Amino acid sequence: MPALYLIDGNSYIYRAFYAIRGLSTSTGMPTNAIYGFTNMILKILREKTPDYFAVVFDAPGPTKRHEAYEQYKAHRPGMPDELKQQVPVIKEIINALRIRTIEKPGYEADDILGAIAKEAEAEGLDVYIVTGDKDMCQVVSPKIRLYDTMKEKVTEEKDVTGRYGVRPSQFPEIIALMGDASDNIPGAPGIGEKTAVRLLKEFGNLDNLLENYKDIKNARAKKAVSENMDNIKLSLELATIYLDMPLDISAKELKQGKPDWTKLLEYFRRFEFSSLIKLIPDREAPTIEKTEYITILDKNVLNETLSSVTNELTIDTETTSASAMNAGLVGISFSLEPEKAYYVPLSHLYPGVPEQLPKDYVMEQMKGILEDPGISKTGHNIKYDFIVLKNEGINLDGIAFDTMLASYLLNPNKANHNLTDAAMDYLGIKKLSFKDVMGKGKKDFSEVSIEDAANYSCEDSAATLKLKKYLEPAIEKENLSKLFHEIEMPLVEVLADMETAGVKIDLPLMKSFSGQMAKELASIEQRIYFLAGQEFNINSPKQLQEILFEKLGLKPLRKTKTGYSTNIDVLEQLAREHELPGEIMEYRGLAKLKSTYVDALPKLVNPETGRLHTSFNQTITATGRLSSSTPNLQNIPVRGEWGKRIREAFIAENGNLLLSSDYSQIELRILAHLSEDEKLIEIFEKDGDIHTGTASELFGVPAAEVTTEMRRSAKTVNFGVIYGISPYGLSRQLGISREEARYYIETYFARHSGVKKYIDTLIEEATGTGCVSTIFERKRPVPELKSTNKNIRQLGERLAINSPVQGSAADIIKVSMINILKRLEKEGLKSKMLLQVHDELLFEIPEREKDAIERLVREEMENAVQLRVPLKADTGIGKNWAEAH
DNA sequence: AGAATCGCGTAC
DNA sequence: GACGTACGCGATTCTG
Repeated sequence: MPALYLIDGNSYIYRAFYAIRGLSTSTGMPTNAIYGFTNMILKILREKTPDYFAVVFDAPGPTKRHEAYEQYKAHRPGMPDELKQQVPVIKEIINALRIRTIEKPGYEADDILGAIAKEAEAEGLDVYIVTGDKDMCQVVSPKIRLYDTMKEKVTEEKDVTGRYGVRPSQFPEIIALMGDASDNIPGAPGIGEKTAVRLLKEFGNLDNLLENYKDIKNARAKKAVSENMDNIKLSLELATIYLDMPLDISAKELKQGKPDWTKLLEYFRRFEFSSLIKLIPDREAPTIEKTEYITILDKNVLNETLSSVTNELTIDTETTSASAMNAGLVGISFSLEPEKAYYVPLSHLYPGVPEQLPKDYVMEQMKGILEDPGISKTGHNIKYDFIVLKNEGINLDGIAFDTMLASYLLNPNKANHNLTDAAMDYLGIKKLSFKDVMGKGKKDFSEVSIEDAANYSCEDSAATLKLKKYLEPAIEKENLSKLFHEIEMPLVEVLADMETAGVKIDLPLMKSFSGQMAKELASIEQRIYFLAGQEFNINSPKQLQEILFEKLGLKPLRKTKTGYSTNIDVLEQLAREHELPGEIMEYRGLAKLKSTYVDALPKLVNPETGRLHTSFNQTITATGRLSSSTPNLQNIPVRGEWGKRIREAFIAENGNLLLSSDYSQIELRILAHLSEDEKLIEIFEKDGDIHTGTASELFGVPAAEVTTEMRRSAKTVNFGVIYGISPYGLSRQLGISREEARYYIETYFARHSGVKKYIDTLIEEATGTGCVSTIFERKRPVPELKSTNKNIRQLGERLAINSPVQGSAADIIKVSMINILKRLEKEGLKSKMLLQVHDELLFEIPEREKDAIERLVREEMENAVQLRVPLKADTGIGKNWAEAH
């Protein structure tokens, strides 16, 4: 039997609005109701495939009920502005879904729903009224049901009788007696649902009850009915749904059409509903025209194509590994105009006929173009292609546009900037997936057929070119050009050079560490088993919990999602009660360093170069920092005995030294710059000790009398300020009471009114714009600020404080990296930049360049940008990283 | 069996 | 849940 789905539009708009909080686009337009509503409709379309479909809205203006009763729904607050602006969009989307919307002046949605439902029933349709409003119970019949999408619940006739004990049509009579606070329907005060139902059962129906009210046994109920006759009659009128309204539409006209997916895609992109974009049927999403993918297997075709290159090309390499330094080149694709791309297979294992051109020949032919700085190159994550080509003896030049970086600058909060997601999010293009192309059982890309590879690679190049055409104006429009062209793009080559250089590791030393650590661990392990009275897996927090809190009966101090916490803070407390926690801490510390560094790093040494090559990720962090992975060389231990030893294993090549240079207090200097706080500026201008200065203020003693302990607390406060301090966080960090922490914070802000004022203004502005930015105009949207959840909003405030500071520091060190590399090249120096650790740069330098480099690096770091306070860099030199740092 | 998640801990 | 940004280990739980 064909089914009609009728949506109670208003009811669902409100439900979506209140059920989903804090959803908005990166520019701050609220989209929660749009998202929730659209999602609900899509769900019905997907799961129920209705034959007939309509969404019904209340028309603006008064209705008969308002005429009958002035107070009707009078207490309801107007629609919130944030919701109001979403309503027209919702209607547009319904329209694009090819679903009819119905509203009729003078009638409420309920009346229209009821009337259409009855009409459809008469035509033999199964009707589902999609609503969360119980008032609609009264129209339920064998063919008419209610459906609540959020609770996945269908209400049939027997459910109504079961729940209320009366026929659906009598439902308004219950309301007439008990009233309805949500609609401001009065009823008879003192009569609730229980009494109403009992009375109706006793008297059969409301008319009979009102006529014979004198027979009501319960005195209280009798009084309530007799005194509220008029109210009850009025309430019945208000609660009854009028089924007899004139309909100028028949149910059969509500046939569900074929949704306009192209239009919906536009909406979903505009409102950043990436999860909904994925729901658009495959065939419906526009794909790239494949006919113009050309596989080059012929010298003449290659040369003709290359000679048609003018001043621009988009490039993509296919290789055997996701890690650039381990990747062998399998093929190259490039695109010169949209909808057209070329693939040159080079090292496919199963070449077929005709054979692929010899790699050496192709590289020789392409070298001139690839190394021509006058020909602009675009790529998606072009650092990768740069490194791969460099390892093939080609120095890619003219790198002009990286679409991955552009996507990142436009919204650094985005989870993923890979080509597949970017093509979908910005262009609505569904790309072939790498997984499908690779298929099962293939060792690497070289085993993919040339035909599949060509399709895949050409699609990548073509998509990248299209992305560039979309993203380039967007970067311009968002005022990100300078940051993009003068910092992020030039940084690509700097990072590529650092990754290719790699860092040398003392493998025998690491090996000996591993042995020593194993011995120490074994001995601690035995002590632990003895103290615990049994053997168990110390690395398992779960088993450890059982030992500590059940077997030994120690007091659990903190919970995690799944049980009791055994982290270091807890263990430190427990160590006062028992010997075991202290041993656990020792074991954990050692085991962590062994597994994460001492054992893991040697495995990642590149067999070709004998060095460790990290990947610097330029599009990961929300603030603009770099991140480092496989291995992460930005979290190599530095504290403690073993931390120091591990850094001793990072060494320089024979005849070379390591030079480390780090910014002194760069984030606090940036805070001084941004806030123009007089006291902070003064300290930095005099090159004073900032933590001692703060300690002197907080504890009210002269700087000379500040103790180590005072300075330590002051340091925590200083960092706390940058992180968006709270009494709770500070109290935990310092192990003091919240009152004490509050006092520190208040004192700090009293002495640093500039900082206080800066933070207040910043949060006010950020709440307005939904966005914060760095000194180089790097933006970070902070949608958390608009949340109605206080915790999330406070998180937003901390993000708003921290991001400009952390992000500006990232900008500054990026600038200095670019300038340093420029000078190294210009001055013909052999020294190499190896690592960046947020405020530190590590170089490997020939001994004789020692003094020149030390001066050069400090100069460039300190003069990367002019702030209101001086920047300071400290350098150190040694045979290993521990000595240099 | 492999993927995803959790708890924890390293860096700045 | 409660000061910011990351990455990655081992154990456990989920999923197909």
